[in-house]
Amino acid sequence: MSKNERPFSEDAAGGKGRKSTDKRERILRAAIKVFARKGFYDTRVSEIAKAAGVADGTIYLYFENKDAVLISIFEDRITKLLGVLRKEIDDAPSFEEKLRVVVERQLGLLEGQRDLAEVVTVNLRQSSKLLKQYAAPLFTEYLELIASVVVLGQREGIVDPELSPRVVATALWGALDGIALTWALGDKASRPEALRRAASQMASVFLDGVRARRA
Amino acid sequence: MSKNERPFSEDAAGGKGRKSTDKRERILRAAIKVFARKGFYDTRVSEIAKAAGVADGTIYLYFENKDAVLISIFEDRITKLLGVLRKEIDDAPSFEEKLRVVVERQLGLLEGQRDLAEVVTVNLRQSSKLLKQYAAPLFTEYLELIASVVVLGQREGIVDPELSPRVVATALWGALDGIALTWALGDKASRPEALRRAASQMASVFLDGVRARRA
Amino acid sequence: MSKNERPFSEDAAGGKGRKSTDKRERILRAAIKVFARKGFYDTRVSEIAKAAGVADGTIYLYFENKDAVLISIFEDRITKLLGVLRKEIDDAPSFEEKLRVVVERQLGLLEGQRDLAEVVTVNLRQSSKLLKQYAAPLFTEYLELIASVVVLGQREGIVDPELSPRVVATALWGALDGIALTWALGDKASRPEALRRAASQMASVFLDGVRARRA
Amino acid sequence: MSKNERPFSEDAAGGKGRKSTDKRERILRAAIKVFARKGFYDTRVSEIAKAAGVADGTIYLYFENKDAVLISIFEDRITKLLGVLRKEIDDAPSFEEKLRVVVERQLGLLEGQRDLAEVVTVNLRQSSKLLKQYAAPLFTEYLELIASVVVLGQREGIVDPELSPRVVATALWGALDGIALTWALGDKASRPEALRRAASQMASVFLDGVRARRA
DNA sequence: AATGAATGAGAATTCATTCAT
DNA sequence: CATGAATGAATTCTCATTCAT
Repeated sequence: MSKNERPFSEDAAGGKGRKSTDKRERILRAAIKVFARKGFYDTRVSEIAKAAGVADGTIYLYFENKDAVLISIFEDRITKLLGVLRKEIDDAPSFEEKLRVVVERQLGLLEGQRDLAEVVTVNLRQSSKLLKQYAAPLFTEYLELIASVVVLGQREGIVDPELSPRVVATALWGALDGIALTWALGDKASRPEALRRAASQMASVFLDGVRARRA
Repeated sequence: MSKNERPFSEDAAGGKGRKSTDKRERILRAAIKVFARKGFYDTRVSEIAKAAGVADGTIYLYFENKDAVLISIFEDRITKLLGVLRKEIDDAPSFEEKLRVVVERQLGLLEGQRDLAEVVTVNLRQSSKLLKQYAAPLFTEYLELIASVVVLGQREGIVDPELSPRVVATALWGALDGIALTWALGDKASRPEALRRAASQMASVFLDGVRARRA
Repeated sequence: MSKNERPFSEDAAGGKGRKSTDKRERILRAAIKVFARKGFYDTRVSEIAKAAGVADGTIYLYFENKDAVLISIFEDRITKLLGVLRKEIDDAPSFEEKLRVVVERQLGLLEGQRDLAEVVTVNLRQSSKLLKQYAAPLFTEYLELIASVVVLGQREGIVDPELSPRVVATALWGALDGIALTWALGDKASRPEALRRAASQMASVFLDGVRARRA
Repeated sequence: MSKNERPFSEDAAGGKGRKSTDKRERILRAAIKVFARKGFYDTRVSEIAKAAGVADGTIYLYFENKDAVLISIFEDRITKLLGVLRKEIDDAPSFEEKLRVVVERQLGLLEGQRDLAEVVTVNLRQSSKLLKQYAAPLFTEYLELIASVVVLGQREGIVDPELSPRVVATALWGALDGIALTWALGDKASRPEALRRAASQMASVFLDGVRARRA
């Protein structure tokens, strides 16, 4: 049924996208969708398989086990996200711009890939084991990226040098994650504009909040 | 709430009809401890029972099922927390003070009851079902409490009237939750002072960040 | 609640009916009622206790275990029933009369004590173990009583001497039990007259059926 | 009965899509054996599995739950029995012959498949729920088949028109079931001839018993 | 004697994972 | 490579029974 729906290449891009990569991708995509809807623990491997249009056993040709599927989502997606973010931050001309990139990217993620967002905000915390062992390093990397922006702001004299960049980064991430969570849990009908507005307000609050105390 | 209903001795007076309350408490306390260490899904009912020093079946005399144990932790503890918070916010003389109460209380919770904190920050999100059905209302109540503080700040002309109190509340909660999470997941050896410092910085950042734009 | 509802003597009759006997009786009566409604295996000991207005543990003061309650119902009630039947058969003047006594008594049992009837027809067969170990002897006794009536009929030259009294007895019991079963399972609204008519027809069929072949 | 339904090779032809049917059959056969020996409630699903030579979980690939196994035995076997019976009754030339077919078939069932007989006579009544919900319709169908034979006898003027066909059918079934029960419970060593003799006597008793009263 | 809270052995069922085809 | 039937370990929950009060 959903077997032959993409008769041609996945996205042509790359060129290393062989059949097998296709299937791996398909499984990941299906998993994101199902995890988002039902949560990691309430999702059956067979459900992922069905959603991906493959047999149960096929999952195990691409992933060691169910845990590995969730882990791979993080590793794949978040790594990709980090790359994009890193580049955009680099390209942004000023501290203010860089911070806005962070805010808008993290929240913007939602609009395009709501399922992934839910997986990241909710499922991320489902298994302490997974969280601590696998997600933590990537999470740390993400925080450090934001922290580096803060450090930059401090070097430019914009950000209060007394503030711990790591604390600020964590707080910013947490604030955005919180907004994402309430949005994801809340009325799904609420327009995306709400998110945009929230993003903008967040950026302002943090920009003003971290500003070097003049006095 | 149910904390001070027995203002006197724990198990002295009466000795009848009390035991059951004790046991329920014991089970909840044990559950918090085990959930914190292993996560909700990796915790066996028998482990809670053993930690509580009761038989497996006894759990079911006090809770309908394993889910209900987690739910009860939220209902009991968070309700209690809300009560305390509400009172302290009331007592705080100014907007600044009220905001600091929120920050310090939410983070202060950690120092005393790290396990509960981990359950709240991590386990809270373990089951979409639980999260959406049971935790959401209490969570909303919590957010609204913070939002009411923001509204107050706006009335006093301290907080930028353009900001959405709900967004600010969510962001503040998220920021604090994020800090708590990294602390809970991070090196457990890190001194509590780190938390206090983070709390203080957060309060400043938000206080400055939400301040009415003078222009 | 249902504790003190019978402040005086049970039925005064007997005189050996001490308190303890009262309670045993009450439990048996309750058990018959509940077994009839839900079946032996779907009945909880606590349900019997509640129906009897006693505590769960009290059941065990009068019966060794749940099985013993069911067994006791048979031993008590069926023994009593056998006694009555034996006497009435004795009193009946002719073979025909005796046979009618059997038919009417076995079916008549239903009208007065439908619950007991359901326990006997349905629950009797619920546990192979019980059935084989405990009910079988009484059942055999019952069959032998009927068989003795058949033997009498044969001695009087009314019943075909070729027929096995045991087979006839078994068949008669089975026929009546079958009628009882369909009645018990069928529309409960069906008037008791239906049973009476069936009883009468059965008596005729068997009386004619077993008659000595004249030829 | 279900023995020779695949007149050719057991597992040769095809080799595909068969296995599952085989396994279902195997489980049912095993269940009949175990239920007969220990009763429905005293049988563990794992015992059925072991007897069938499959894993516990495999049972659940073919049946929704333990109840469904018992239900399926009835539905499968009794449906098959009804088919055979219907045909043979049709083929029998006279009322007398038809009645003998009923008697011999119902009892004959025993000789070949004693276990099935015990399941039908004893286990049939184990769960009121099962009995009332699932077995009742098939049972009713069975009774109606017999009743139709009686009606035929009445049309031919052989059977007393005063008799209720349904009552007669129920009685006949009950009588046969009773004989089967005592045989199944009784000394297993008793030769099958005993059953044949009983069958023959039953047929005579009923044939004479229901005969139109001449006079 | 009576109670009913507590017990814990036991059972049905699920579902991640395997492996013969 | 892919399949999906089969596996069986693992887990929640039930409920007959006990025993301190």
